[in-house]
Amino acid sequence: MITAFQSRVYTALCSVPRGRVTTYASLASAVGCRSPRAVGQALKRNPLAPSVPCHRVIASDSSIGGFRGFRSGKAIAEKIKMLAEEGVIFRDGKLADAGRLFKCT
DNA sequence: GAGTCATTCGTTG
DNA sequence: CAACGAATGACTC
Repeated sequence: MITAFQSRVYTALCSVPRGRVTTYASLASAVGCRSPRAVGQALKRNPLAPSVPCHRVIASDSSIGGFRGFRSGKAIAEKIKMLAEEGVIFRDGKLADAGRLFKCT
């Protein structure tokens, strides 16, 4: 079930170029809500998982955040690996280059 | 500097 | 209708 809100989140997320990452706060702001939780939930329930680069979304603290409902574990390792392939390097579970952050305002 | 508490939006049961 | 969820921000210790 895809709602209008989710559509906005996916669109904003698609607006992020490869090799860049965005934060839940930025996405939330882009869709017009102040609760990154709603964004996280939309991504968690993402019906377009492979179509939506949900792995390009990280926490505002430059931390890896979560992936597929898991805030830690193998899923996170895979997320970091995927981002590394795109040029986004994570260090100790955090973004090594903050310059890769992309604000989709 | 690190840890904890309260806040907020949307979805699902 | 009520509870939960990929978080954030601010305050306190």
